[in-house]
This record gives sequence, structure tokens and C-alpha cells, in this order.
Amino acid sequence: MKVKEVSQLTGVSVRTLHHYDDIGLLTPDRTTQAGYRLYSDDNLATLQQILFFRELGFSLKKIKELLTSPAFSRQEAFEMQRKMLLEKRKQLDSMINTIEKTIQHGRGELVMTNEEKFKGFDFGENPYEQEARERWGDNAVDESNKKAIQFGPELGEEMNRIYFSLAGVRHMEPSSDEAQARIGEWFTFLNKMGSYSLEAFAGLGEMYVADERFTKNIDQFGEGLALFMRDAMAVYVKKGK
Amino acid sequence: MKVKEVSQLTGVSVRTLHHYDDIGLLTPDRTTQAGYRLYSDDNLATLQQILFFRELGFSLKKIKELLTSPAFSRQEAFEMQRKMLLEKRKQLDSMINTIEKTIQHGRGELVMTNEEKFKGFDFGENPYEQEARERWGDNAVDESNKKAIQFGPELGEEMNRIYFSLAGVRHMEPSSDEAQARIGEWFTFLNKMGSYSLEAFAGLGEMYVADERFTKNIDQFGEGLALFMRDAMAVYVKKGK
DNA sequence: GTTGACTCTCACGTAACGTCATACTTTATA
DNA sequence: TATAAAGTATGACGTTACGTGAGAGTCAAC
Repeated sequence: MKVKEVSQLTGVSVRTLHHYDDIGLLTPDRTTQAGYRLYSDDNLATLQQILFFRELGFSLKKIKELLTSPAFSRQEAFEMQRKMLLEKRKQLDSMINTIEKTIQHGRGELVMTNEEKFKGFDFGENPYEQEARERWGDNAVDESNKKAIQFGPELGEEMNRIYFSLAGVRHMEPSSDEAQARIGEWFTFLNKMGSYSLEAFAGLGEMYVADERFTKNIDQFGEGLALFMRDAMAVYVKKGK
Repeated sequence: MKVKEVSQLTGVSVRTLHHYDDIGLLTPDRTTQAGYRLYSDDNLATLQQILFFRELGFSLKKIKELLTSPAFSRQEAFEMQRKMLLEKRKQLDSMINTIEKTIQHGRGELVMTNEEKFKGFDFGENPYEQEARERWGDNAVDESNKKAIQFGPELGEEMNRIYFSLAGVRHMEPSSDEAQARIGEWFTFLNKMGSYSLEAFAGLGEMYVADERFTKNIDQFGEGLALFMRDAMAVYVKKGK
């Protein structure tokens, strides 16, 4: 693939590709005798990595260090990026929460401290960098520090967010589009909370295996997934009791 | 408030505040006779605006144009920023989806086109700018173009995301922390889907008004909210049938 | 065989600060 | 009350991650 194709596919500018080549961050595998850059599939995979890290606020220099580290593993990188993206999503939620409150505050319906007005903005020194450095930094790695995994999302904040959202439109017609859109959010949220009983959940797991249609559907995503899910769900329910 | 206080509260550097003063983006209301900058609450509110727009990718120049526009309204700005943040959240979801797929692809369990590998990255020319320009641009405003509001989230993508997530750990112990965390996601998702019947939803709305404990709790967020919600929920259910 | 789309390499420009250096103010402490 | 420590101000140059032409070569098509 030549520069423009890559550019169109990925959304980065041609100049950016040149730049990444200049600084040695992404050098295309091959070039024509005329000097045209030719990007391989592997190059594209690397570019994807670069864009993920860039989105997470890493400098190009840091990205280069990471990618060229001997300890670097693409798979692990993806797992880490997944976590970071989820983390960023939480931050975004916090910002959205803040703005909902602020809207009400502007209407004089809510008192807000200055601190509250800036919640969600303090990105404080890329917490990600630390983790990345630990993982692939020069000084080897301490493999043994597995962190406890959080169990389930923090629903409280989301609930507050929706309440504020609703409060903001409570003087409008309940049947208006805006109001209905927000009450719809509330509906889906409620469903998230707890109406699905644990027993029903376990029963569903059984069905995944018993009913062939389910099995086929689910196993599209990976062989044996349905079976795995049934077992995992059974454990989940047992724990929940 | 002096520079450092503002800096600590908001997370922006002192230098940045100096810079914003230099370019006339945020000039503190008062200064001491020694030349120290003193920021008022109003200044802080403006700073909040600036940070929101900055997070959304606007240049400082554009932000200045917006803030100084005669047509600018802080309330409207917040409403718009809310929409934009929600939009950005959707993009993030898309990226997370992409990375889940990519992880599986790396294990050779899934075929992916190059296009799929870059889904979620193409931010394409700040779609927000257009809207902001329409709203507060130099050439007045066309007030009449209200857009239809989307009704409810796209659950399909989220479902796929979770499937992929699960598939990624299906060779682990079903009782492992990692597996359980992901099956927990599945549980909450299922609840989101449809287990909460529309009838129950409407009944809940009635309770908001009938049961004083509910009413009190909800009206914390704004007087009359409980009543409003009941009505809005009733409409929602009627529409859903 | 020439036109238009694409590519290359300089090279300078820009946005949004970071990073000293130097000097003045204010606050805390002995 | 003196004096250090912490905070602030103004230059001024540095830096990152590209943008934006300029001028020239390359390639596919009509």
C-alpha cells in the first residue's frame, strides 16, 4: 500500500506518515526504486498500535521506546490498551456528570463548589505511563504483582448522572422528544440494576448449551464459548448468593 | 484566587494560565498592585468552558472566537458540550470494540479486514466545529434546524463487544477472577436488554408519586422531578406498545 | 505524449505550551 | 524583625507534532 491508501484507510495525513518515517517510528518495509513508500500489513498493525497509544496521550518518543523494547509484546499491549481505554471512558463519564450538574447550576437549581466544577479534568501525569513503564521498562519486569480486578461497574455515578440529566428537562413536556430520550436512558439503566434474577441468569447459561441455536450463535465468536459461558455463569450465580 | 490555587484546583499549569492571559483568552478580572493575577469565580467558569472545548479538540483560537461571540450563551454551550461528550463516548466504545476484536485476531481466532482494524480512529475534521460555527458563527444563526433525537443506545455493538471480551478469556478457568469479571459484565448487559417489562416500568413511575420515600429521594435533584418522571414514563410506555 | 493524480524531499511555519533565567513579593520561621 | 522559603512576574528560547507550500520526479490513462 502506498501512502495515500494508508492515509485514507486510517485517517492520518500523508505528512504524518512521512513524519513517522523521518523520526524512525514507522519505517515502511519496502520502497520502490523511485523511493515510494510501500506499507505492509505488519506496518499497518504497528500503525494501529501507534494510534492507540497516541490516543491515550503518549508522546511519539515514548511510543517508540515502547515499541522497540525487547520486552514488548503486542498481545499484552492490547490488553493494556483495553484497560486504559475503559479507564478513559470512566473519566469521560465523570466529565459528562460534571456538565449535567453545571447546567443545573447555571439555572440556579444547584449549589456547586469550585472543586466540583472541575471534576474529571485532572488527568494528572498520565497514570498509564507508570503502568507501561513497569511492564516494558528498561529495568526488566516484576511479573508477580497482579492486581485485584474490579467486580462490576460503579453504577452509582451513572444513576446520579441520569437523575441530573432528567432534572435538567423536567420543565419540558413529558412527551417531548428530549424528555423521552432521557427517560429512555432511565429505562435501560433500571434494567441494568437488578431485575434479572440470578436464578434466571443461571438458567440462561444452561440453555446456551442445551439449545443448539444458542450454541451455534455464540460459538461464532470462538469455539467452545457457549460451554465456557455456562460454567462461568454458574460460578457467578453461586458467588452471588 | 492566585495562579497556583487555580492551577491546583483545575489541573492546568501556571504557565498555561500565563499563556491564556498572554493571548487574551482568559484575562483575570483583577490584579494586585504588584502585578499578581487574581482570578474571580467568573474567571473560573470561563476556564471551565475553555477546558471543555479544549478536550473536544478545539484550538485556542477557535475557543476565543466562540467565547467572545455576541451570540454566545453559556447555557447553550453546555448543552452542546454535553452532546459532544456523549458523541465522543460512542467513539471510544467503538475503539474498545476494535481492540477486543484485534486481541482475538492476534490469537488467530478471527479474520479482520484492514478497515476494521482502524474503526473508531477516523475523527474526520471535528464534526463539532461545524455545529458550533452554525450556532455562534459570525453569520448569525439559523435557529430552525432541530434534529431528531436518537431513541435509546445501540445495544448491538455493546453486545458484540462483550461477546468478544468473553471469547478472549474462554480458555481460562471459569471461576477465575478475570472470567468472573467479564461474565459480570454480561449479567448487567442482559439486564439492560429487555427483562424489565414496560408495564413494570410504568408501575414504577406511579410509585414515585405514591410512595413518599421515593418522592423525597428523587425530588432532591429538583422539585417536581418525581411527578415529571411519572408522566414521562407513562408516555414512554405507551409509545413502546 | 501529455495531462492529471500521486509521490518525493527540503524547508520554513505554527500551536500550545515547557523550561530555564532573572528579579520582585509575600509568607513563614527563627 | 531579619531572613529564608515559597510564590509570582516577565522575557526568551526550546520542543512536539505536525501543516503548508515549493520544486521536481513518477505513474497510469487517454
